[in-house]
Amino acid sequence: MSAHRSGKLPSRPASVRERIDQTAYELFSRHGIRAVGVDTISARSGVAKMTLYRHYPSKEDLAFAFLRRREELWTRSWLQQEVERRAQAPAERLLAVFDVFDKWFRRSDFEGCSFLKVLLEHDDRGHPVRKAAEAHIKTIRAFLRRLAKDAGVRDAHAFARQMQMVMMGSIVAAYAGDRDAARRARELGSLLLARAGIGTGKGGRS
Amino acid sequence: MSAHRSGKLPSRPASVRERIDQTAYELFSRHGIRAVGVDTISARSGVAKMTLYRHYPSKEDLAFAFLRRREELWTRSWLQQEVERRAQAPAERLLAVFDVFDKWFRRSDFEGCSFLKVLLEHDDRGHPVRKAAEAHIKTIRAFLRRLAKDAGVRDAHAFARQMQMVMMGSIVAAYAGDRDAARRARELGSLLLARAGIGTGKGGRS
DNA sequence: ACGGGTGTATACAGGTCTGTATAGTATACG
DNA sequence: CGTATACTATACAGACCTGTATACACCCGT
Repeated sequence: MSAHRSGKLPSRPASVRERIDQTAYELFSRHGIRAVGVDTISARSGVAKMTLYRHYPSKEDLAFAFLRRREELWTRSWLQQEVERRAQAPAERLLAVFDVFDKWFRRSDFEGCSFLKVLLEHDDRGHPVRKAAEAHIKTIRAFLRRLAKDAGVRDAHAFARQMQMVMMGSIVAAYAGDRDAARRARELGSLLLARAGIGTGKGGRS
Repeated sequence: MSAHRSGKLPSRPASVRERIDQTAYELFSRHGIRAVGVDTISARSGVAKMTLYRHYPSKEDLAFAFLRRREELWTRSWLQQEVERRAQAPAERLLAVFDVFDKWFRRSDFEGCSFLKVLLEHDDRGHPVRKAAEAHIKTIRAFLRRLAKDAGVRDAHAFARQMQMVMMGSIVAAYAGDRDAARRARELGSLLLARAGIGTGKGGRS
């Protein structure tokens, strides 16, 4: 509010704000929002609770910040970057999603998808945090729709919906213990592409 | 424990046990296990808390009973019955799953899948309640595998895994607001069947 | 008639949670 | 120096949670 805010230097030795955000991200993404208390975030970040509450007036605000960060780190910097790095052609990028997922699912610290966890842990359809999670899911779908359009898929909207359905299904399947969920999902993606008349040169069959 | 148990008369005016089970089922399936307190179940069922704790020594036991009931009412008496009622041929029964889901998703009181909710709300991989939920998911998969085998699918195991992946994806998609999730999922199911060389006479294309 | 099992009502112990109150420290800037 | 600002430390209010303790009522078989 004063003067020196939002300008340049990000405060070299990890600003208090950053420590809060990092810690909240780690704990929320691993255990969900409900399961993590503000005291825990305070303790683990080394930031006093009062300070924490000055930066985020309520736990809900902390949740919003977490979801924003998740979109930035997971959706944009990780999923999209990796997909675009692994393939050039849009159709192949759509399939590359599952190659990225495969590495993800096999990580020993695989903790599931935070957006799905947050979505499912709020049963109230109108809860702002749930709606925020839905919005982030929609952002991912927009990415898929873009790829589908570029690949020449006729009904990119429906395609993206089905693609995301397979993605979410694979995440849940992996969470339930199927280590090969991504490979199976890739086959489904191939079938979708084939039906749309898009060839990738590297189909889903063995 | 005494003598008159587990024999015949189900105690006409709804036994205490039944009132507990029914109430726990309603509340747990709608809001999840974590979100519902024992006091709430006691109040809503009209059964004193002490009585409740005599029937179920801990909330965890109540959770197990709930999951058992969910399998009985949802999986067996509803999903399987409906599927078998709607089609005769195994291949068509596999697709009928999504017709049943369609009606489910469009119910105004659609509350998502309890097995998935319980699965996702326990991050500890070894938690007994989570493992119970995983077991119930496996039961559903066994049903799918049976249908696939009867339909002549070569690798019924992999097929059932993919089928269930689509089912779970559609449930999450519906939960996230896609009213047409079941219709989209049905198309994916059709593609899977077609690839397996199984024709249904009523394909997934328009 | 009496004792045991079953259910009720209420209170409470001990824990967790969010959010606040209060007092003190440190640093930067006039 | 003096003062504002950021941060710390601790305590606490008030709510909710699981599980138990206690005292009471009812019914049923012997």
